[in-house]
Amino acid sequence: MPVKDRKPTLKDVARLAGVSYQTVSCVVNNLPVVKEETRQRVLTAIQTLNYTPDAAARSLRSGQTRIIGLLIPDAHNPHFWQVVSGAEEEALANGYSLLLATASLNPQREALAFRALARQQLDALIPLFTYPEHFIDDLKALQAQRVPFVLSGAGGALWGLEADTISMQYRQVAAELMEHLLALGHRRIALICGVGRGGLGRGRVSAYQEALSNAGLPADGPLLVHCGSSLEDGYRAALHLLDLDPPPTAIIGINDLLAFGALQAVLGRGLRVPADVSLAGFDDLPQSALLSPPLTSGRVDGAEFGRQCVRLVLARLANPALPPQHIPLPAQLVIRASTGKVKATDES
Amino acid sequence: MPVKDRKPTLKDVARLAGVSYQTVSCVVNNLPVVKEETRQRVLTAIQTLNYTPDAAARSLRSGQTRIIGLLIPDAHNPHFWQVVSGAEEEALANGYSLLLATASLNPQREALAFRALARQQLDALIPLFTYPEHFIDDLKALQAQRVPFVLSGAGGALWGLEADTISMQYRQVAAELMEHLLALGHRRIALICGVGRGGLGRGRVSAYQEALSNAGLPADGPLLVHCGSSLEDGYRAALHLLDLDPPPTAIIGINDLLAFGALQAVLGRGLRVPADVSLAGFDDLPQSALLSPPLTSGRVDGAEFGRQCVRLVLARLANPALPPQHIPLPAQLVIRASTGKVKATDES
DNA sequence: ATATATGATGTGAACGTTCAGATTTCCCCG
DNA sequence: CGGGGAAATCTGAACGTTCACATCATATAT
Repeated sequence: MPVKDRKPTLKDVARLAGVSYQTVSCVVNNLPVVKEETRQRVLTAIQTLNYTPDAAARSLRSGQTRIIGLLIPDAHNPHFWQVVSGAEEEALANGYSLLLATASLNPQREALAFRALARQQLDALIPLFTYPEHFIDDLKALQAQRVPFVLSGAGGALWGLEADTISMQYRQVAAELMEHLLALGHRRIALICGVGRGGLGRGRVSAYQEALSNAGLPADGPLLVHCGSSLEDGYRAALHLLDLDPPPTAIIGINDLLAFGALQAVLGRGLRVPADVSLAGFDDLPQSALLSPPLTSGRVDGAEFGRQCVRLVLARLANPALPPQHIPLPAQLVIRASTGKVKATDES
Repeated sequence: MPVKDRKPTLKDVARLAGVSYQTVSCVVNNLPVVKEETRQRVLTAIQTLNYTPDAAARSLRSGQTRIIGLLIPDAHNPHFWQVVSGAEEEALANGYSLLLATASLNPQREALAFRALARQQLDALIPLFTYPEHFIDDLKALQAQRVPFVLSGAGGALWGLEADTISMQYRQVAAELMEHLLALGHRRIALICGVGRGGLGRGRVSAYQEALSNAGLPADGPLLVHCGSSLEDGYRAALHLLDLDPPPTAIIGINDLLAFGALQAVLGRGLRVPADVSLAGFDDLPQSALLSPPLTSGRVDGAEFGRQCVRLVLARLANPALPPQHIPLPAQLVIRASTGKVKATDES
């Protein structure tokens, strides 16, 4: 088998098939203008030369790359991998590929990763920002270049960007969770917040604080702790909380990963869940249902989120004149055994 | 701020700066031939027009895209996300981006995802195949087109492909793990294998079977179960194993995710770990150390694996004449509390 | 038999960039 | 004051495709 030295081009195929190279182009893009007989001839020529279209030339000419950029905030959190996974699935199904970047919840890194994406030729961009406010100018530049993008969270319109948006209803489900915990008699409810101080977890945090205020409880005490985004961070944050005097009777992780770390910390201290401490999270990761005890969580379907993001940009690609869309992705409180009545000694 | 209708090009910048567009090109690629004064003039012109080079045109001309393709076998397993994460980090640090595809352990899907990657213009490709033998022709085609790729596992040379390879030393650590379990008195050791029947987990499986044979134990009994790749699959497989008569005294998950599912199953049955059943996995995910009990695991650093893959292709990109490299990535048995002596009633 | 429509293929230019080489500009020195 | 040489800039062509359009053959109708 002779190893070609250079990548074969349309012209090589054309020469072999005895047609002009534009005819080959028609065959490749199967426009129905080519006679069946020549089509076959071209096709076999393509086979024997092992021809593949040059994507760079193609996208230079057509302006399309069939690549969608996706920026995720945090590589530690399985939730975002679900998002990626769903997005990738939907993209692949439509003949697109995903260019991935991760921001690690760090503003500098986020900027770096975003620009790495933006400098590629992308058909669309899905930037799941932690700090969207840093990127308004970049987004305007994208808009000027007619690159569709989806913003998550309510954002978008706020900054004068007419953009498609998608949001997970975390705020509502956070309110429900607080209601649930308050109804169980909890008064010292901690929140472990490990998603940076940007827009990412803001809905959940403010729902938490509002619920406390409405119940006449302090909303800015030591029970709201900030930490990193990994499991270990959640673990350490929970240990810290348990050392408080008095310790919280319920601990919420701002996502299941942190709640999971907190669970290990609580169990590691020899405390029982939920008898001594109630525990809850958000995202409802697959493993959350299988923990002992199974974790109460505010579920949002990450994969569905990813799929919807891709659908949104594909729809806009198909019809740029569409009015800005907003997709609210439902969240749902899944109550499991990790939350229970507050201990008798703690009541009233 | 006037919104330009078309993306500005080199020529637009040149016109504004009063130079030829090739001079602008020199400035953009900062070749040191341009006089400082004109350089500044061009630079401000770039700023005011908000010029960004067209990546497609660039790569058509230069043959480079600064994109590396990465195919991972399974989106369910956090281990591979660590790989992605490490690869992305290393790529970003070198000015490259990652094009991601996931195969879901399914041969058809793997082929689909691979071809989606391969049809893009990539500087290099890192296909973590489950079924490498299906892709020999594709890889040869890549090789003919001078696209570097890394194969994982010993493979490569076997199929006449002179390629860089990288392997995780799972086989050795699996042997160590078996030795450990046998030394603890276990004789009915189960393996939950949920990574397809391709090359992926082969080293671990055969180490398992060899160790059993060498110990005079049956290697092909009902204790080797195949299942899907998710946590739930591991959970169900473990339940099935516990229903056997007699049940195994030790259960190995071929990765920590499955072992984790198995742990939930064992605990859910009211059994104690390791008093009733010992449990172990591979990969040593971050959470494995925090489980109760902490999980014995054959550690391989996924992020490091990803980084090394990228380094390998970048090295080849820099010097295509390099002889084929092989990187063996060390694995290490981390013994934790989930494995212990077999129950007295089960001994001898 | 000639005009007219239709189907099939060929022509030329353009997309935005880079690269090799030609040309201009400028400065210094004989 | 003019020639030499380096530094700076420009010229032209190419990369592999697609698009709008021109051309050519074939078949149908008059």
